[in-house]
Amino acid sequence: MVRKKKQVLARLATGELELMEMLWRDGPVSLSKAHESLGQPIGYTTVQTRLNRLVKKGVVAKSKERPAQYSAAITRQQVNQHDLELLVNRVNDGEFLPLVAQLVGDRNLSRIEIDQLKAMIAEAEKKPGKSGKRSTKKQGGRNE
Amino acid sequence: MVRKKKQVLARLATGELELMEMLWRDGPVSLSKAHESLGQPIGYTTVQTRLNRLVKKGVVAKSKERPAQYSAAITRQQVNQHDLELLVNRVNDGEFLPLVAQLVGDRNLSRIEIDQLKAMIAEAEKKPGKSGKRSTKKQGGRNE
DNA sequence: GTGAAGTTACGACAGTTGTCATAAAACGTT
DNA sequence: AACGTTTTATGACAACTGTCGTAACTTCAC
Repeated sequence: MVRKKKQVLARLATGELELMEMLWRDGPVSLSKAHESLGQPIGYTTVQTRLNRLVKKGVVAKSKERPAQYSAAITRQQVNQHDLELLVNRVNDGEFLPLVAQLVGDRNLSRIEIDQLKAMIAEAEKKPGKSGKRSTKKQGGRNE
Repeated sequence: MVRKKKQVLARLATGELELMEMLWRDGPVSLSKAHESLGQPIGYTTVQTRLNRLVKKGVVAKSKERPAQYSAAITRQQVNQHDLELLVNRVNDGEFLPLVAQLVGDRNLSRIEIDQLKAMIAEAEKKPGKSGKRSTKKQGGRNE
């Protein structure tokens, strides 16, 4: 077989996330713009190299125009979902409640947040729901 | 001062997590045990090198006994919390509700899970609660 | 058309992580 | 003590990521 080239993403490194963050925040930007936005004491060509590598990875898009515009090719949501799935699957054996517990338990929620949480659950309650059985975890199925 | 050596952890790589997972699962193990447990077609000394690097990082402990026993020096919870915080802070500007929404929205919950979620919230409701609001993050008012 | 300024392409080097091969040590068994 | 097995210690090499320096290419204002 031809060995797929790592599918989509394989968990971006912290530094790469840093760039994605910048792109999500400041929309399409030229290299110089990106350099500024990052603010940090980092070399101009360093940003260039890093962005280009992300382009090669397919997570950042680079326009053809002259001062090329770089923009995120994946959304925050996708990254969240991906990372979260990884966390749930690798470190929690498919169980996600521990993660929610961690999130909820580690901070003092405001009335508003609690209400939103409740709303979320109420919403989930409406859905079909997988009655008793298990299988939330790894059900053979490879991809997704 | 002597510059702390990277504080504690800086987000373990996927492959490193793989080893931690094994240690959490199969308790303290000797190198050969570890090699077996991983099962994967991976060299013996590869496991050795990787484990030793984790020891140097301080996330794995190595006993003095003869067939040295390796064991996790940090808990699943710590890793979860750490990764989750990073996710919440870097990619979500401090907001954690989106993550919960993602988790809850992406799967069909069972009656039991929903009840546990409710219990969690009820529990959170009892806590002091930061009545007012703010301070959960830096609401500098980014977009999104 | 020229030259300065802005943009882009490359190549390099270092640190980290995955993967091993070798070799030295320590052990267990005759 | 000598040999085979198990455990350890090292050293290497490659891919990936962070960081740049140079050089070539474009664009713009004379």
